[in-house]
Amino acid sequence: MNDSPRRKELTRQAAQLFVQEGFDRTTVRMLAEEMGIKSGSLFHHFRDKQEILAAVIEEGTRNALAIAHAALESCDRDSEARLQAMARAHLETLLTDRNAHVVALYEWRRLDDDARAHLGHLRDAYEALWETVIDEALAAGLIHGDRFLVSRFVMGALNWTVRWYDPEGERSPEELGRELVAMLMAPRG
Amino acid sequence: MNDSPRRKELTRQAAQLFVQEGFDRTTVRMLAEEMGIKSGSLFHHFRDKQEILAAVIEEGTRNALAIAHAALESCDRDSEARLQAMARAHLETLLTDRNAHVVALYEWRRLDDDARAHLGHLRDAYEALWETVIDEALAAGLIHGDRFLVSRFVMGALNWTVRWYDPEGERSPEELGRELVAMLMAPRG
DNA sequence: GTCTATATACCGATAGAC
DNA sequence: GTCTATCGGTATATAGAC
Repeated sequence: MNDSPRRKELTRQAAQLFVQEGFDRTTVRMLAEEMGIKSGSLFHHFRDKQEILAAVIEEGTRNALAIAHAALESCDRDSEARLQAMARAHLETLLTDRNAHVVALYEWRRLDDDARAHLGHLRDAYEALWETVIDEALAAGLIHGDRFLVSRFVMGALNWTVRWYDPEGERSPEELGRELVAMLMAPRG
Repeated sequence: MNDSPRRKELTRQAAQLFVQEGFDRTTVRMLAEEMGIKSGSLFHHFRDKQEILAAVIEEGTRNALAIAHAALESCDRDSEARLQAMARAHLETLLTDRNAHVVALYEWRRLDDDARAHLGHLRDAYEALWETVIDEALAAGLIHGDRFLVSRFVMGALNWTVRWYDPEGERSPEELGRELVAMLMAPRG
């Protein structure tokens, strides 16, 4: 529809509800209340509920991509540091804000065909970034295994943290990232 | 309500729909049609929609527990074989039948408080079984890392396969299990 | 840009005949 | 155990005043 600052703020609030309740159980009335408006007013900003989901997922994936890029640029060049930077960035987008990136990962199937086609390249870009860092680690002998499967297993281990991580607990997202990389590395290099 | 063979068959059919559509998007009318009856008749077998979900999840978790136990009893005693047996059993319940175990993992949050309390011990038993096998592998020096985190990461990597695995593809659940264990092991022991 | 009011459809669940 | 018929509630979305 557009991308006004207002719409962006509404998208941010929608993301929070989608994470808490899931997309299907979140009603437009709940969304409107969270936004401080009536449900009828919501459709001035979004064509329908589907478009809200697409906006949240686009925002979540773009943000994750930007944060991952920034993390890679500001860390050491060795493949262990880069792998940890990616894991840490990924976990922070998932666990610290509990924001749109969670929705992008867990509600992707709810997108209609048009939205999936439109957002597919963004998702692919993020996964491609992961695969380059995995490739570097494989080439350096830091980790080992099949390139495709290692990528999927690593992302699965990270994505599933949403289900069990306790923000009130003692472990930080950064610590989780370090532990995951350590788990994959040979004990003495 | 009861556990007649009829109800068990209906539960099996419900599981398939819950995996395909998700619990929230599956209507009682869809369930009834899949079962070959009218929607009103469904409530002769289940008190409400929640009870169908609870039945599916109980079935899925019991089945996974039974298959895991059987796999452990019929494999070699070394910790690598046992870890692979667990991974293979887990993946087969998730990927081969696409059945109730997927629902147990992905729709757990939709259970009401009573059902969660009732089924929690089953889920705990299954996770405890995983942790004993992980503990053995840690003690044997096969893998390394924090016991709690390794368990969560491994189960996350396995559970996420549901999202990307292609049953028509060339990789079997068994191969995935072998590759996951290989990824975690030190290259030269 | 937000409101009130409402259209239209479908949801889960029940009642009672057979 | 399954059927028909339907209740009461709530869902997404629209129309038009302000």
